[in-house]
Amino acid sequence: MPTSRPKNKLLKIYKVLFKHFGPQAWWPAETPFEVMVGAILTQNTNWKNVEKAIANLKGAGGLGAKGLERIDLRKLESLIKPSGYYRQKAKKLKAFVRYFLKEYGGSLRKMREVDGEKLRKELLEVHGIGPETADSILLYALDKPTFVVDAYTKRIGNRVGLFKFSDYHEIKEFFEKNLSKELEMYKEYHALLVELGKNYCKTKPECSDCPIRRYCDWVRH
DNA sequence: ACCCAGGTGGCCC
DNA sequence: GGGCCACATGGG
Repeated sequence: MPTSRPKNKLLKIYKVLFKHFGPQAWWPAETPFEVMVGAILTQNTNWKNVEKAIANLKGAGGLGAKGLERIDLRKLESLIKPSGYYRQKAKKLKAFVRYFLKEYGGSLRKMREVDGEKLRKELLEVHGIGPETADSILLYALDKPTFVVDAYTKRIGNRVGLFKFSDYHEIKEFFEKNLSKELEMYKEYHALLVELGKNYCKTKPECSDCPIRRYCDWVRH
């Protein structure tokens, strides 16, 4: 049965990565709200830069829904400058906070009560929230089991030979169809793929010591 | 002096 | 519906 192969391979790769890198305990943040803010700030941006922006926000006492709603746009821009695209992202943060306060009164608990599919549609309506940011928020801030796809996931999946497509939802469905729907495993898997991408499966790959070398079609040509 | 990083929205055809 | 492009800082 060729259809059972991806399942075994996906689970095997997960186990090998987990053994190699250990538990990742993602998302690095103090609160779920901070996760949501970080998810917007990290769009196409190095996490180190995001940490600086978040530190600035905390220093200004601006890392709360009410605080971000009130803060002057220009002031917000200057605080998040290190994270890049700072004018765009300031607008996006404002749009998200407006939604969060309007729909849920800034209550994470209320938001968590809502069905994941409904939330996903809502989030995608918010300016600046695309599929990856929506899924990151759902998975890491709201504990909704949805698989997060990012640039690393695409690159690794294609290189390893798991799939040939590059469409976000196709890849997302590939993982969800071939894995059991377990919240903690989804969190770890995405984090582990990022770790693999950062350390081995980069744009300039370093395959010689890659932990999943034996499962990679690409490295074997 | 390049290239890259935990994407998204707006155009154009 | 797919293919470009702007968006921007900081580190290698």
